[in-house]
Amino acid sequence: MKLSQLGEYALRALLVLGMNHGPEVVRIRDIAQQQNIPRRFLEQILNDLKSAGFVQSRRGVAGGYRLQRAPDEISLADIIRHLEGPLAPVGCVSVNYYQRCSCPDEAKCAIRSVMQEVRDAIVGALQGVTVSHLCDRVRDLQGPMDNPLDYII
Amino acid sequence: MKLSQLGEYALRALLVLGMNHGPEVVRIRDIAQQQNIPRRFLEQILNDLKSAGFVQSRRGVAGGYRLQRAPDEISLADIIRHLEGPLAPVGCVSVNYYQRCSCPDEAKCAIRSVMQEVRDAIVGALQGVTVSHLCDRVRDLQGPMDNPLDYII
DNA sequence: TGGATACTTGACTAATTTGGTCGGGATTCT
DNA sequence: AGAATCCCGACCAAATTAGTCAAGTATCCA
Repeated sequence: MKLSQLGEYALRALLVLGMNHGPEVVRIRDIAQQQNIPRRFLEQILNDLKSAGFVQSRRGVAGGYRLQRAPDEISLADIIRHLEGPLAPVGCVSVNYYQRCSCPDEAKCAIRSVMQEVRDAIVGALQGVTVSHLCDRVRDLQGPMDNPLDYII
Repeated sequence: MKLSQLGEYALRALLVLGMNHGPEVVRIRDIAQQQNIPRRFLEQILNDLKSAGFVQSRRGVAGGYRLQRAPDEISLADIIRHLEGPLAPVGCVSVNYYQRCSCPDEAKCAIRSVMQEVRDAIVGALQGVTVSHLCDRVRDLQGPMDNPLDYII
């Protein structure tokens, strides 16, 4: 699994929406500025995330985006699968995007069996992580720095 | 980490060389035929593996390739890193190919911390596996089928 | 010594993917 | 009505992927 710019931007955008989750909506422009993402490109990405059901939008002057489901119901594995395709390093071990490879005998392929384990490792590291968990991490990582005591030398 | 055709072919070729490891040399044509790899493409790949020090070659009529080091000294992680670049899904968590990303603050980036774990999972699944281990797996996978008892119903 | 065989090297290419930009339309709030 | 915002499809340049090809060099054998 290799995360493209598009995938990375999408995750960052979803994280912003997660941090600001509520009835209100966040503007593309704000997300783009805060996360340093090209605005027109982000439009495309959010549009894609919308048609995939991850976010919903509101048009017009007070328009913007918000998460469609609760942050703890959106798994990183699902997001990445939708944006980047298979998590597996080779198609022949992918569960959701299986594709036969050119090796003589898949069932006896030693490389495949190793890649199977790599896939499991990747999925294991991703499937339990939700946008909500991401938000927790943001707070964990930023919290200590916001504590004034940390600035005392 | 996503394995390209090139990477997959390379692993398959190295596996063949591992299975036939010894003082003698294996011809490109034989590897290509056995593994169903375009011959001219395989030439390029083996050449690359040669300049990287994974294999050595002999020219002329009895020419071919063999592993340069012992099969148990060639790790899949090293091969893949050489052929495909970083194992990590994003550059900012790669140890060997680090590259700064565009997020506002890397140290506080929640996505980065998740990707760190993904990277560790991938490396964990690959770094201990050598060509020698691959050969063992081939024998494990093929062995039982070669046992006539398995065909008794 | 002259083929025949095999690796070597570098150039070339077509198709696909990546990382965007752009114009204009549709919708909503004031 | 007008401004702000999302919506949608077209477009584009650069990089990557997956090869092909021609000509050269080394080696062995008869």
